[in-house]
Amino acid sequence: MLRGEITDAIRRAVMKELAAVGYGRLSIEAVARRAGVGKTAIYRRWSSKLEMVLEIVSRVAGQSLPLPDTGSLRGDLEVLLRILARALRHPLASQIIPDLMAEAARNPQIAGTLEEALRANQRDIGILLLGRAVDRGELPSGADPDEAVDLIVGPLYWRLAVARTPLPEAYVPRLAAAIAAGLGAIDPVPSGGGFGGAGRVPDGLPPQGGNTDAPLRT
Amino acid sequence: MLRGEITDAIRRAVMKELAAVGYGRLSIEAVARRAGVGKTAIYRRWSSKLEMVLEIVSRVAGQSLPLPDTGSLRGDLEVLLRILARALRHPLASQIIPDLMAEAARNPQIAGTLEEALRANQRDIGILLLGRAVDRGELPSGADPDEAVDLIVGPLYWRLAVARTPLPEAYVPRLAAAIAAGLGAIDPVPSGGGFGGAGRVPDGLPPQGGNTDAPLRT
DNA sequence: CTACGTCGGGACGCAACCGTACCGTCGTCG
DNA sequence: CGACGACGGTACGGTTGCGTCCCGACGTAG
Repeated sequence: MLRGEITDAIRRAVMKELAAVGYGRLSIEAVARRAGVGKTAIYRRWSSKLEMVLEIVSRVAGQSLPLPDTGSLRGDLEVLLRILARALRHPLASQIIPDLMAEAARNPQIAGTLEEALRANQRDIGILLLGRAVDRGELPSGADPDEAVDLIVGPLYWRLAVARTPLPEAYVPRLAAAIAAGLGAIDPVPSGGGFGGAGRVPDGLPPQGGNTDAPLRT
Repeated sequence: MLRGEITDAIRRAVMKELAAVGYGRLSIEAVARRAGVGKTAIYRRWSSKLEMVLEIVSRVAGQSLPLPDTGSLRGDLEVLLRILARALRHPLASQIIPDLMAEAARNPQIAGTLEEALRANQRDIGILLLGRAVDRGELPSGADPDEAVDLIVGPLYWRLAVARTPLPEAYVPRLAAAIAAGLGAIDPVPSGGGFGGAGRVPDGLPPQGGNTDAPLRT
């Protein structure tokens, strides 16, 4: 007989607190304070910070979204990118997502939840999008959906969630065009065709600079 | 007359601790413990956790790297992507970089340092790479280097630092090919030419699902 | 060889949280 | 309308980290 309004208040407080200080510094006391709630009310609902965050995040992130068929790969991409851009520009999401992604690198439970709630979804979308394009004859079949998702999601995620650079007006259409072209150029996954163009690079990796324990370059 | 060996031990400990618990949870005591050092030795060198991390990280991440001219855009991209992939697969870097990127969203000082140490560098590389390609006649001039960097760095960063999916053998060459194609398809930045292809999408954004405060989708 | 400064270690008071327990209050179900 | 249960609040002992200070040991520069 827990009161739902209070559960909701706690959930909202967790999201705000996550955005403000990140998962690592999130404290139950701060959540209770922000929600105007006793710690008791929180412990009555979840047994730990991890469980609480997992439940709340997966509930928020867990629905699938319909992707309309615009009739062209480029149009589909543009729609998808706009949805992504909208989500990644939301002030809460743009703080919480990168934070949890980083935390997932050290916490298997978080990694699993995000994998389930976000990336599985993306993968489905990627497959759907590729399938349509193949049906239309816009792409050859056989491309790896994972690689496609990297190509689609990566640039926008980098721009908005990592570099945090503002988006110019025509950015999304241009990016959609570039991605569409890129998708068309991925060799089919069986790695059959050579890639021996003029600039084939010898595998002796270029010098890193001489320091061995300083790989912090992006 | 601070002993350099000890400074180095502290630096290494900070990196390991950063990777293990993240910036948010990083504590001076833990660093001292891990380095086998008194807290005194740390406070003698830096006045705060933030200052310490900034100094150490920017020193590690701050050098520029030479990018050999392979003779083709695709070859240059492949070299660059290999360097990136190597860096992002380093166990310390792959934990620390996303963590600091997320932290940068809340801490302007960290954001500034990363901007300076990493992204400025990337931007230069992007400009160099684009410039060469334009000189070779592989690309039209006028592309926005920021967008190019997004396209180059985004997918690999997403793959390695966010999704954390292993890299298949031929991934890098395929990605290089896709990016090269994508770069060729970006409309020049003055937004002159129309992008009115078949699938132009109307700007009424597609339905998000009906919930207003749940933007946690990626 | 002496003297100075850094070393690791330990102790300090203070603050924040942890997770639990116990209040008296209030709303709601039966 | 009575009883049950969730509520906010407070307090608890315990843990962790802060930033500072002092110690005796060591090593290096002069």
